[in-house]
Amino acid sequence: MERPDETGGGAQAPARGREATRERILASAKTLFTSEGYGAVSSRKIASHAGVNVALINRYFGSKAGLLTEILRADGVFPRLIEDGAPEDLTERLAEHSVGRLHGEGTPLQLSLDDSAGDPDLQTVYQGRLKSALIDPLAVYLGGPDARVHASLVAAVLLGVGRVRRVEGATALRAHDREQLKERVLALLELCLEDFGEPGAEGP
Amino acid sequence: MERPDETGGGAQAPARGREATRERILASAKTLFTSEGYGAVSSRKIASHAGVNVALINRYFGSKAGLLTEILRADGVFPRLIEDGAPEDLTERLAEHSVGRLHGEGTPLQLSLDDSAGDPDLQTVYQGRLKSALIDPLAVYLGGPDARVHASLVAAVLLGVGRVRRVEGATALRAHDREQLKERVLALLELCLEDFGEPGAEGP
DNA sequence: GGTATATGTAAACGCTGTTGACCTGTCAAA
DNA sequence: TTTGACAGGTCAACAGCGTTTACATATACC
Repeated sequence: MERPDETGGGAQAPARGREATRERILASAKTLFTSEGYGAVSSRKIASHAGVNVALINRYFGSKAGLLTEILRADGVFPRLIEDGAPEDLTERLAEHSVGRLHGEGTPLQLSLDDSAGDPDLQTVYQGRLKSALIDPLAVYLGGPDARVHASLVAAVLLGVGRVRRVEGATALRAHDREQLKERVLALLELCLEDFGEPGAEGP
Repeated sequence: MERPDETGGGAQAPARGREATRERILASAKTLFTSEGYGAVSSRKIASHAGVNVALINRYFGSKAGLLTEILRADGVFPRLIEDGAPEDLTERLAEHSVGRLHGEGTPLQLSLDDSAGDPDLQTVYQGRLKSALIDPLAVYLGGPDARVHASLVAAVLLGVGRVRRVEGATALRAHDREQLKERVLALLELCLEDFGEPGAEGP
């Protein structure tokens, strides 16, 4: 439908209920997702917490997954690790981020959603954002013919570390010397970025 | 208790009995999971396909996830890549397997379940088997004080490649020269296994 | 035969995300 | 003022899920 924002002559107080309700749903969902994860929080629970009717979630966000998408967009779970910072420090930043996550660093929402990472909704949303927030910009940043391959490999290492953290609690990784581990991840990332086509250039 | 089925007589009856029922459920579930994935197949659908009451799934397998676990145990989705083969070829085998999966190699059930990898049930089951079929034996195989760290890193690379394949279809990875990609994955795995130096004494 | 015990059945339970029909209050036009 | 449109909100229901409970039936042993 048409946005009712322009009813009559420049009424700047349109649909006060709409925005307020949206915000309340968003706030409640974020709170609950943070404290309980995604799958464990039902639509009715969010609505109840927000003091709002269940149907309004679907009215305003289309679906529960749509609500999650909106939260992630606003919250920026995926930090702009690529664009923000000096180019030569890119792998350094990524490695630090990756190892940091091993040690439980990140926003509460990030950490909570990590535990829900198996949920199909979350998976779908994450996949979209991973591609648009990590692989794609990284490929653009790297440039060159094999940029997407390099970017995919980097993403693989980062995702893999994250996954192992969830699979086995990463007890071994977390117990290891942090700086040493970071150096190793950094080396892996840089190996991912090495040019192809140099025969015999593989590691000594 | 046991009832001989092979009594020669016409056995066109729906084959009641514990073992027969179990087998029919397993066969139907495997067929359906293979063709439609895990999440898309409901308990009732399996039961209907097997010509069996829904409750029997829970009676014999505890839950839908239990049924999946049983199928995976029987089917061996996780190949014995570690134990089977020469020790010095381990990383080679793992790299080949990883790149092979990129190119759609694997059993139909494997490929189908890959698409359902987001499901919480599958995640849980996979995690258990990943630890017991990859990380743990690899750590044992490697030995040494940092064995679990090395094993976790190897698992991270392997899982990461698999994940990227699902996230973005791995179009870039699949389009790249297969042998070259395999060499790179191999190099990554071997880097994962390289000894750490003394903590804090990281050299250039 | 009688009876304990497997095995199979039917119907519900509680839950999920989602939807359609129905109010309600506001506001512009007549 | 009356009217009517309509965004915003409510309510109950829908169809599906995995699972469980109470019951019926077939089998095996004493």
